[in-house]
Amino acid sequence: MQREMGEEGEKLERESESESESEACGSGVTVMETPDRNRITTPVSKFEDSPVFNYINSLSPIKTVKSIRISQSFNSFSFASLPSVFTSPHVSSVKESRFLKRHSFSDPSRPEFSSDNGNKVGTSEGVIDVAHNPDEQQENFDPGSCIGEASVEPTYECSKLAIEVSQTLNYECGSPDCTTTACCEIETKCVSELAGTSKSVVPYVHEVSETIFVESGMHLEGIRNMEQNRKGVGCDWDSLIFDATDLLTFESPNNADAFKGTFQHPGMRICTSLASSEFTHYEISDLQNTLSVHPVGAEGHESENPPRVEEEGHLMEIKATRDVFDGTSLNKCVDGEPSNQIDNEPVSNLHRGMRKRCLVFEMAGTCIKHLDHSSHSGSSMLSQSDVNIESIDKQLVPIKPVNDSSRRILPGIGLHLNSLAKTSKEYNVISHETLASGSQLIIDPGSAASFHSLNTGQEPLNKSLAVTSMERYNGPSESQFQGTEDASAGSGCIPSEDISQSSPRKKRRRLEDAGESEGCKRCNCKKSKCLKLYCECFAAGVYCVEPCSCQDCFNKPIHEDTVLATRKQIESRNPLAFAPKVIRNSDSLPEIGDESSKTPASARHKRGCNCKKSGCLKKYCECYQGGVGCSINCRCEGCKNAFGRKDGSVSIGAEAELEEEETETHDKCDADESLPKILIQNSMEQNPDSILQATPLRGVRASVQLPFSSKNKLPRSSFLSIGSSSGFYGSQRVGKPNFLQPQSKFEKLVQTVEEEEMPGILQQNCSPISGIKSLSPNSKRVSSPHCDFGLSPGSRSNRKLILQSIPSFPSLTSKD
DNA sequence: GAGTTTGAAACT
DNA sequence: CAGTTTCAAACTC
Repeated sequence: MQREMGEEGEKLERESESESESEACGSGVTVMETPDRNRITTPVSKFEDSPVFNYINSLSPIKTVKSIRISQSFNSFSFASLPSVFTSPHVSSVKESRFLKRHSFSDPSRPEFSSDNGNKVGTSEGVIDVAHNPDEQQENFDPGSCIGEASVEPTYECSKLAIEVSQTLNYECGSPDCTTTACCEIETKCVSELAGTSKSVVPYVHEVSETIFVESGMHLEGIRNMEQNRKGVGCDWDSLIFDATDLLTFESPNNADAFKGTFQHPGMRICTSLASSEFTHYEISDLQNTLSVHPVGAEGHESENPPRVEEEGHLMEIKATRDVFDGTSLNKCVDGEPSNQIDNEPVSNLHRGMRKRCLVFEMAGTCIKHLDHSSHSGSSMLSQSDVNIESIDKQLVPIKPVNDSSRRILPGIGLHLNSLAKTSKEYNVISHETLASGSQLIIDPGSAASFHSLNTGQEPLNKSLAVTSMERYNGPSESQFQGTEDASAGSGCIPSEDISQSSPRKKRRRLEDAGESEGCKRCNCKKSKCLKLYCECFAAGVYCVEPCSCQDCFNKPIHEDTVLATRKQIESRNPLAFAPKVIRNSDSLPEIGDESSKTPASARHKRGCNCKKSGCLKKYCECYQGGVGCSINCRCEGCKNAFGRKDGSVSIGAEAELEEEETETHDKCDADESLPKILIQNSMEQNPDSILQATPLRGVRASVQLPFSSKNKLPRSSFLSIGSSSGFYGSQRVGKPNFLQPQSKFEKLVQTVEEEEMPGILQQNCSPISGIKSLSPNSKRVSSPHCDFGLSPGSRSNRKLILQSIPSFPSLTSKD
């Protein structure tokens, strides 16, 4: 299946390329008529039954081909098996390349539109090339400039995505209406806000924000344009849509869930998950397309050109859609708020939309903060909150611009990761809000991952980091999720540097968080200088941060070289030293099917524990701490691990008991956060070479509510399936051992053990490749992180928090 | 917050 | 590889 997906992806890529080329040569409308496009559309029928599809249909009286297309694209990627992307480097790479290609093609098309809207286009271009061609920005009206700044500034690594966004913006700007001052202002404002948000957030978030922005901008524009001029957009909306599609492409299948939820609520289209946002983006784009896109000549003369005959269908669609817009339906859809509020407040809407997006991304970290502010404030407060956010963001903005991409990563990443590591408290707040709003906290790892996949190089790392932050999201309050130490470790805490810069308010907050939240990993090393695995921060691949109480700490960006060298040394001694300790294989992706899907999901400590006195019932036990059961690899004595005993006795008879025990434990833990967390470290350690190198931020832990607890219950673990993210250090993993081999070796064994322990349901849901452990109990066990591939992707069903694969686990040696 | 326990990491 | 030491987190009071 994966292979199929990969092929499909390639195929689509090719198609998109052709389309892009077509677009470049002619009007966007023309493109739609290309056979390729039709081809793409065809598969949609399969998904007509999907909630999304239905919802889309309900939005517009007319079932448009486009909507179908949307469904198609969404379904094809989301439902099908995005996970494959994560599991398979190949796929990801393909997608990535595709994404890039898309851009490359898209860009050329712009000039067409620029003819009349030179400035606008230039603006867009400026956005894209801001760094490179300042000239391009020229007199571009503010919006463009702002956009450019917003996009570019934070983007050390998301340039591509930024480009994408820029393109989208470009399209917006391309519309005559955009020229309107009001529109520009609004956009600018929006951009600024987003920019601020982006800054504070990891690239990943940034990306999201941008997407949102685009979306919002489109939305806004659409609304305004509706009244002012229906005709007018000379942009290649088709292209835009495609871009959106691309974004969707990267989304994980998990998104499907999010979407379902989202779309099932008429008012909440945009709000929910990241994935949703993207989807929304697409959808909106589509709507826009329907609304305002008129066939335009290649020259890009837009407004006055009457629709072509063949475009009648479109025109009709536009009308219908327009009604929707007029009725504020769109707004409703976007904001999920009553129309009355929205109607007269495009800006507010925009903000709201963004706000919700933030909510969606709350996990992403910084956004949460923003949400924090904005959420409370409500629409009326938006402006204020915006200001706050902006300022905050700026303060948080860590990163120092770096020339050398590889180089900058380290510090930058560290900072990001750290900053991401918001305290669980904040997350909680946000989460509640989000939940309240009706959206589910569905972190789609896939989305994240998908996003990440788009980027190359360091970006993955950042993404992973972002994911981590998201993971952190799990606050104690969230029964479902629990922050994991590892996660926190992985993400690290807000760097002191950042803190120092932040406003008093922020600082205060952070300090509080630091003290209270488990989210941030804080070490207390006194002698190790935080350069040994004793140090949790170091072990997690993150820099120590202010909250740490370490002494003589060398695990800081300023000692990057030392850190890297040390890490390298340690790795030379034990290549898996920084690999996730717990390998979780969770969700299976039936469709994706690899053999792995056959095996039950499970997680195990890669080396096993060696407990003598704790009975594996305390956090001294790494297995217990990681929320996983002991396994054959463990040399523990008197194992009583609630998550699974060494002898596997947990399976049946003990199961009930265990369940009970676990329940208590969990409850307790939930309450006091003491509960062990599952380290979901995934896959990251895959092939170093693979683009998607997994980075195991070992820190990702899921709540302990393990699958074992109940057969009938949806395994919580599924929620937890969080792809591990990589550590801060090093974006790329080089020279990582190949875990695959070990995996195959032990796979059966592991399966057996896990199966015994896992309830049937879990087994089904879990991904096969379970943590693989070395056979010899005595020897150091090395599990193949690789196994985690199957990890979250599948998380379809009720999984709430799913972090997907994040590029490989951080290796300090990456530079090498 | 200090002291103890514990087991991983590091060392021999 | 086994034994010992070092270390810092987890735990207890």
